[in-house]
Amino acid sequence: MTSLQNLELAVDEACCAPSGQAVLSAEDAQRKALVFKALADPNRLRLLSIVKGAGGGEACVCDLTEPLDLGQPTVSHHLKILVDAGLLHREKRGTWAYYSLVPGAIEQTAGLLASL
Amino acid sequence: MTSLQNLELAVDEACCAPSGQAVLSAEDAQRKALVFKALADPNRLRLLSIVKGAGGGEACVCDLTEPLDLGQPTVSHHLKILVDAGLLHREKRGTWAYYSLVPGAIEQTAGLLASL
DNA sequence: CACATGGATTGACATTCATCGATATAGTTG
DNA sequence: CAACTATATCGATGAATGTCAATCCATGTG
Repeated sequence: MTSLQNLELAVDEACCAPSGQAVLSAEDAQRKALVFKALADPNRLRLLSIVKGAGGGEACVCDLTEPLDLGQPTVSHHLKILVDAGLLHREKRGTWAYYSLVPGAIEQTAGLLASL
Repeated sequence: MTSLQNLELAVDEACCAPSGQAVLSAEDAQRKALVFKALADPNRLRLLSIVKGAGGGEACVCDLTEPLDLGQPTVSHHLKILVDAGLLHREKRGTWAYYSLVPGAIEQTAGLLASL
């Protein structure tokens, strides 16, 4: 991570410019692309799907490793990308880390498409 | 291109399974990821934006090379990815190739998010 | 405190990707 | 047909990405 240190909640930031009919600026395109990059991996899409359908709307890493058939470090890595993109929320309780959908983030991302 | 020879119109194919509450299958995730991969590049987002805002809803490569500050082969490459993803339509008239948004494709892609 | 466990981080490696220069193809025009 | 123009394709190259094994950190529990 070089110049893009702390770009959490990319979903929020990706819709700051007035938007509308003008051509997407390079900067706005960059921000929006970050969100879609997070969605551009089959395993990450499945992670979102599993978390969405999980009981209580949250799941811990141990629940996610097996269905994806991936190692724990890899799952942890994907989850971090989804958190950085503003799509997932992470809450640590005791030894476990619980991940849940950020409310409205999916809809907001869909909105990014409409405001192209 | 190896085993993924002819997967044009990925947007259409990416929503075939019944979908709903079940966890995304690996195959569905793969298909949906292809569409988001096409959107996961700032220059491709700008291409969509420019085509969307262009007069007559279409633009040729020569209109797109300059605003992106990219070489013609690179722009052509990006356009092909967007066409393969089912987001853009290509029509060749004379020497020029005119690109336009596939009607409903953007909305359909937004729908992919809702049906995660 | 020693140990076990859930999870994050690091480093390495192979694959994919964005970009470019060079070239090929296909219309257009003289 | 020759020259020109608009695009597409090819080959190479450097950067980004997905994955894993190993390790580290924190929180429990005996």
